[in-house]
Amino acid sequence: MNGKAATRGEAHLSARTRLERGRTALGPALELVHTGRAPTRAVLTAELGVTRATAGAVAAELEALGLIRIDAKPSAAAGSQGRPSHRLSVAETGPVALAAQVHADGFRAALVGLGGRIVATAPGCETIDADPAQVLGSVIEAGAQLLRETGRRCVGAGLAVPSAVAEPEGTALNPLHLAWPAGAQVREIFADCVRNAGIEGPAFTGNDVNLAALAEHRHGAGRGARDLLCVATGHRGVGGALVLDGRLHTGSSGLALEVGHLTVHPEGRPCYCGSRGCLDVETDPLAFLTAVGVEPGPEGLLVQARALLAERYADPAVRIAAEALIDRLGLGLAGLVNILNPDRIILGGLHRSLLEADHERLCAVVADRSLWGRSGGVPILACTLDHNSLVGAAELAWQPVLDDPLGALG
Amino acid sequence: MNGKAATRGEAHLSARTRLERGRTALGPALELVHTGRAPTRAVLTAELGVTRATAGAVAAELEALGLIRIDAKPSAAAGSQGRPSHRLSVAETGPVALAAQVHADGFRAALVGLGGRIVATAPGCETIDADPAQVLGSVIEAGAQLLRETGRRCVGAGLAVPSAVAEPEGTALNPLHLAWPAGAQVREIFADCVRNAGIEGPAFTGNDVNLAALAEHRHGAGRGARDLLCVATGHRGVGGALVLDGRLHTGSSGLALEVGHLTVHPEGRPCYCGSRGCLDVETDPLAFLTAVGVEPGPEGLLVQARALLAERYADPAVRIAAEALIDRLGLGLAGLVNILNPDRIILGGLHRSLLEADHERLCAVVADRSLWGRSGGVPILACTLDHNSLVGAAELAWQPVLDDPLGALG
DNA sequence: GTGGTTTTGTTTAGTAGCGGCACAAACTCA
DNA sequence: TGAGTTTGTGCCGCTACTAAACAAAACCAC
Repeated sequence: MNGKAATRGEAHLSARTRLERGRTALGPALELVHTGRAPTRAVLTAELGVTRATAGAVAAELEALGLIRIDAKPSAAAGSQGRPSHRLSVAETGPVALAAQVHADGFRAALVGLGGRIVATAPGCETIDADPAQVLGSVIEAGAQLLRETGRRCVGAGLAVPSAVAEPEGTALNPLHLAWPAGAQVREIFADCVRNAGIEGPAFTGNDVNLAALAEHRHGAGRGARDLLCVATGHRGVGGALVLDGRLHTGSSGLALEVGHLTVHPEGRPCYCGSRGCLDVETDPLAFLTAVGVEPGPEGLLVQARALLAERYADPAVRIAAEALIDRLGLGLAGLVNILNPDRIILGGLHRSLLEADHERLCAVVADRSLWGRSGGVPILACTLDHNSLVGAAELAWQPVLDDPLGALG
Repeated sequence: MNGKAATRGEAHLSARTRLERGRTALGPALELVHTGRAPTRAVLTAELGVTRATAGAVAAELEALGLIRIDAKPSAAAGSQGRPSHRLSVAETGPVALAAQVHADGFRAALVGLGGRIVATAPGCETIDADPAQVLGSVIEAGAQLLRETGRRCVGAGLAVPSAVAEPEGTALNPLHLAWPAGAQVREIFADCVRNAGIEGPAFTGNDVNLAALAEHRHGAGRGARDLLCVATGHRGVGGALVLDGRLHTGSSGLALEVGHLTVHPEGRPCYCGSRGCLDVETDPLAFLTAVGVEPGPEGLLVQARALLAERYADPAVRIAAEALIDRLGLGLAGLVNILNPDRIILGGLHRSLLEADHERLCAVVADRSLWGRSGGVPILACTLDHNSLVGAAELAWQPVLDDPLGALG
C-alpha cells in the first residue's frame, strides 16, 4: 500500500511499554491484601496513598476478578468511632497456584491460594527417581489431580528444588542428595511437565531456601523487613537467601547467597571447596552429630540432630558441641551482617534449633563479631511457617498476578 | 462550619501519594540522557517504550526545564537512511550539583553537571582540621565561591567521606585517618553548612567508596551492569560497595559492604577486629610495603605502593609480594562473588593497580575459588573515572531531579 | 531531476486512571 | 436527638499517555 498503510500499526508495542500502564494501584492493593496488611478499604486508602474513591474502585475491581472478598456486612473494630468498615479478605474460592517441592526425602505438591494459605496437599512420595523428568512428571500429576478435585482456577506453577538454580538457563547446579545429574535443565523440564499436563499459567523454578525466605518475608517471621537474610540447613550443607524490598535477590546469575563457604573455623575440617572450616561443614547436622560422637541413624540427619538437641541438651557433651556450632554459626552470620547489613535474620533447619537452644549466646556472638553490631544488633528469629519452601514456590507463580492482576488474569 | 466544611481539604496528602504522579516518563528520560544512553529522541522513544509523540513532549519539557539541549540542526548518523535526528545532550549551562570530598590528604569541592561532567573545581586544601564543622564549612565556602563565579543554579550538595555512614542518623562511624571523632554527625553538620551558605537544594552525605561505585556505574566502567560490586583501598583498609539495578545498596543501616574483615589468610597477621588475616590488613598499601620490606615514606602509602608496583615489578621481591596480595584479594573477591553474585567487579586504589599488574592471575584466583566461577567468571575491571567519589557525591544531589525533574525544579 | 522508501518529528483526537469534591451512610458519644 | 467521626460512593475534571494521520528530511533507483 502507500506510506500511510506502512505507518499504520507501527511496532510501538515491540519495545513493550516499560512505563507500566493500566491501573497501577491494582497490583499494590492486591499485594497488601495478600500479605495481610489491608484489612479494610480505609487502611488500603492510607497504605496506597490514594483517595477513598480510588481505593474503593480498586477493591471492587479485585473483587470482580475473583481475587478478594469484601464483606457484605460491616464489622466495627472494638473501641472505634465512626462508620464501621467492611473487611477485605482473600477470596476463598479464588484461583490457586500449584506448588511443588522436591527434596532428599521425596516430593510434595500443594495448591496455595492468596495469602499463602495452603488449600490442598497431595500425599508426598518418599523416594526420588534419578530422572528429573520422571519425578517432576509425578509431582505435576499429583498437582493436576488436586486441581481436578477442587476445580479451582490455576494462576501458574512453582517448583522448589534443593539446589542452586542458575539464571537464565534454569539449571540445577548441585542437586543436593538427589540422584539428579548436576546441571539438569529443571526449569525447562518442569515447564514442559506443566504444559503437558494442561495446566494454565507460567511455570517457575527456584532454590528451596530462597523460596522459604520469600514465603517468610510475605507471611511469616520476615514480615515488614526491608533487608531480610535467611540462613538454613537441611541434611547437609547450608543455604542462604536475601529478600530486598520484597523481592528475592538472586544475583546476576541466580547464584547469590552461597554462604556455605564462609570461613568460620580456620583450623577446622577440610571442605570439598578446597578450603577448611567452612560454614557448610562446620554447622550442618552431620557436623553436630560428629561433634557429639553419635553415629548417623536411619531417621535422617536433621531429624536426628534436632532430637539430640531437644532431648539431651542437659548432657554436657551435647551442650558443648551445640555451643561450638552456635559460635561458628554466629561467626558466619556476623560475616554476612558485615557484608549485607540486613535488618532481620531468619534461621531454618538445624540453625533454627540452635537458635532456640541458646538464643542469647548466638545473638551475643553475632553482635560481638560484626563490626557495628555492638550498638544494637540484628534481630535473629526462627522460621514460623510450615512448608515455607512450598509456599514460596507458590509466591513465584502468584508474582505476575501481584504485579498486574488485570494483565495476568483479565 | 458544617459537615461539608469538615470533609473539605481532607488530609489525603498526609500519606503522600506513593503511586507517583506527574509525568512518569520525565525521570527515566532524563536518566537516559544523563547516562548517555539516549543520543536522540528516536532512541529515547525505543528505550522508554513510549510513542514518538510522548518522547517528543518529554524531551521538550526537559529542554524547557533547562536540563537538556536539543540540537537545532539535525545530524545524520553515518550510513543511515531516513530523516536524520536531532541530537540530545546535557544542557551546557544548566544547573549543577555541588560536590565535596574529604579524605586523609585534604578536601576538594567541585561543581558537577548532568552527565557526570565536572564543570569547575576548587583547589583542594591539603590538611584536615580535627573539627568536622570547620572542615565542612571550608569546603562549602569553596563550593559557594564556585557557584558565585559561574552563576549557575544549584540542585543540591553531596559529600563523600572516608567512613561508614550510619543510617538514618548520618553519623561517620570510622573516619579513617581523619582526626574526627568517631560518630560525628557529618550529615547534619554538612546540611547545616550548606544551609548557612545559602545554597539551594538538599544536602546528602555518603561513603566515598559507595559514591565512587555509583559514579562508575553511571558514567564509568560499571555502565550497564545490573549487580555491580566495587572494592577499593585508599591508604589503609578496604572498602566495598554494591550497586543493584542502578541504586546503591547500603543495607538497612548504611553499613553494608564492610568487606574488610573477610578472612583471606587464616594464618595471617592479627586484625584490630579480633580475627586474623582479614582482607583489610592483608591487601592494603601498608601490607604491600611491609611485605616488600620497604619503610613507609612521606609521600603517602597509596602513592608509594603504586610507584613500587609500577617501577619495580621486575624485582622478584616486589613481584612475590604483589602476587601474595593478588592471591588474597582474589580469595576475598571470590567470597564476595559467592555471596553477592555480581555481574561485574570494579577495583580502585591499590587493588586497581594489582589488577593491572597481573590481570590474569587475579581472575584465575577468583574463578578458581568462587563456587560457580569456573564456568565463565565475573569480569573484573579497573575504575575509569577521575574523581569518581566526587562525581558520585554529585549523583546523590542529582538523584531527586532524576527521580522527578518537575517536582525537584518546577 | 522524479518518485518511492525509510526514518524522524508533530499534530490532533481520544482514553484511562486518579484527584477533588460533595454527598450519603453508619457508627459513638453526649 | 442531634453532633461529631469515620467510611463509602457518584460525578467532574485533569493529565499523561496512546493511536493515527500528517509532515519533514534524508536516502535510493531510474
